[in-house]
Amino acid sequence: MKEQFKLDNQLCFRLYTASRLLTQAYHPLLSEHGLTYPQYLVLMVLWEKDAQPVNDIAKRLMLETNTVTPLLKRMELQGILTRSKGSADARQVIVTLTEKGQNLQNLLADVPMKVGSAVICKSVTPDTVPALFGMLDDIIAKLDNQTNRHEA
Amino acid sequence: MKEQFKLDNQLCFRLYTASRLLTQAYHPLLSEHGLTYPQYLVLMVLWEKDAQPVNDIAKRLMLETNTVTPLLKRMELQGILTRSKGSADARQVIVTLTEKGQNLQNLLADVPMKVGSAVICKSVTPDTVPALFGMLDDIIAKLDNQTNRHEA
DNA sequence: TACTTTTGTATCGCAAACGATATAAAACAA
DNA sequence: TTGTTTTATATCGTTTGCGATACAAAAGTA
Repeated sequence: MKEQFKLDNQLCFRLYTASRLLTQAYHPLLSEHGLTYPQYLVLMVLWEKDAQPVNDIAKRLMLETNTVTPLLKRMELQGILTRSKGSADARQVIVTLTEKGQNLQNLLADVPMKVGSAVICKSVTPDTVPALFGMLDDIIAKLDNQTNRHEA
Repeated sequence: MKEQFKLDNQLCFRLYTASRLLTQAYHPLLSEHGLTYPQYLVLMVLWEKDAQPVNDIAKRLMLETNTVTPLLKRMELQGILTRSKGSADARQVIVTLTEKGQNLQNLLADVPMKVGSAVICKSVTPDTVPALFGMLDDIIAKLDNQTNRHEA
């Protein structure tokens, strides 16, 4: 067996697993409100800045529009947001939170702390998180530059 | 906007994005051989130890069997592995690599290095990788213990 | 032995992801 | 203005990922 194929030497497998397990930790907290984790991400984007075109949301999340479009449609069906043709550019679809979408910010207020406390462990503490964030951000930036799909 | 909802403060979003982008980096190298990234993970598990029951593969990858079963079926259709009833325990399905599955290890020999070099960046170097691995492993262990689905 | 519980896999349904492609509107060029 | 290219979004098909559930074989129990 070649050393480089050992699962324990794989960064990608670790990221993949950590991402899945952490997303699963959100599940009970979000499904209570009929939400999935990617939908929660969309909410965070719109809470930061409401009334954005589909493309801006996709770029912020580094996703393709063909992933985001159906996701937004499902959220529209749930009455969380509205999708309306842009007035300046008729190609754009502007996504705007409804009252319900705004209110979810209050209903979900304790989610970040609950999940956060579930991740604190020996090597991951308020002290070391900045270093971890830095490494992940560097990896993301490096990989994103190589494909260049999410430039401003 | 509540500070804890800012996308830039989210660990999960970083893991999710880094995982997706790194997996995308594998894509051209794997699709050349008709493989996906999760299928590549299964191969690494079987290269380490051939002829394993479905459950052991799933546990090693920290996935559920309902994810792994269809994945294995697709790989069987491609002639990469075989699925056969266990002799000791008739409930088990033993997964074994074919000649083709074995040979893929040689055909994919340069994949880890190619992807590895795509990730090296300022804060992620051979020096800092162990620290990163340690943090991710701790997170994974912490989250896994809380749900306890992948115990030996 | 007969009954119950546990275990190993699988089926079903739904929500992502994403490559490939389509379509209409806008921008640009001739 | 007419024709071409680019841009914003959407549709389609395939593979994951997972909750809920089903089912048969094995293990445990009375």
